[in-house]
Amino acid sequence: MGLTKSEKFTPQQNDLAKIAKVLGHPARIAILQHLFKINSCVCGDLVNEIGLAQPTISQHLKELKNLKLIKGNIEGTSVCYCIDQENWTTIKSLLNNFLNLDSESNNCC
Amino acid sequence: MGLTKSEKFTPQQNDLAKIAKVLGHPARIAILQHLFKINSCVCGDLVNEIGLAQPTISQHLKELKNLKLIKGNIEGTSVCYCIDQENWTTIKSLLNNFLNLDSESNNCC
DNA sequence: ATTATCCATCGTAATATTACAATTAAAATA
DNA sequence: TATTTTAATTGTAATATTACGATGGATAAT
Repeated sequence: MGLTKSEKFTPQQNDLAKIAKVLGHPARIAILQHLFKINSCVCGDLVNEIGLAQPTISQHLKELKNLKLIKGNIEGTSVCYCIDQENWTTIKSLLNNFLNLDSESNNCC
Repeated sequence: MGLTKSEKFTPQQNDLAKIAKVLGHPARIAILQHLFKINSCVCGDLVNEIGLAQPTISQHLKELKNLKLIKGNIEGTSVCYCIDQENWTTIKSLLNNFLNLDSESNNCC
């Protein structure tokens, strides 16, 4: 089927999964890491940086934009991308809340 | 194609993406949340808890086991699952390292 | 021994994802 | 205006994922 049964889960579970899914591709991790590293906008050189074809990068950027992890500004004929700080903070705390479910005890059978 | 070009990325990027990918399904989030909540082993009631068919749950459990997020012990005719605390800690810090790339500045164009 | 229970595996259908060539759109430049 | 540049979109092939019915293997219960 390939079709997730979202109606079986809470909005929080679906949201968390959606975030993790977008982070679940190395190209998208690489794009985010690059944006953090240069700590400003990147205009156009992502195709060279990552090494995938231009439509492929464009597709990955679209998914990152859909989740509002990044935002793009048109600069003449090129487009500049950067981290969407506000949304990144939100998404970061959602993920951290989940990761911190961690309990120190080890009651495994 | 559907085939990720892992050779274009660093092991760290591939590892991070692999972790995020496994977390990228609400059923697997729900399973982990349940295991954290009861803070011990769960034997068999995951199918009722989650509401997907038994082979589907089994398949999700397998992916969580592959990543060593959980471990299972055979108890007679049933199998008990719990969080693999040691590996969870490792994976948690990998994710946190990535999330903490966060820079406070906002140099977007 | 037979039956019941629990769960993994197999097989498979439906859908999603990844990647890229070709094309298009929009703005800059000649 | 014609050309160039940059990036989104379209179309499509290959592969992956999700879900579940059917089956099988192991142990428990009768």
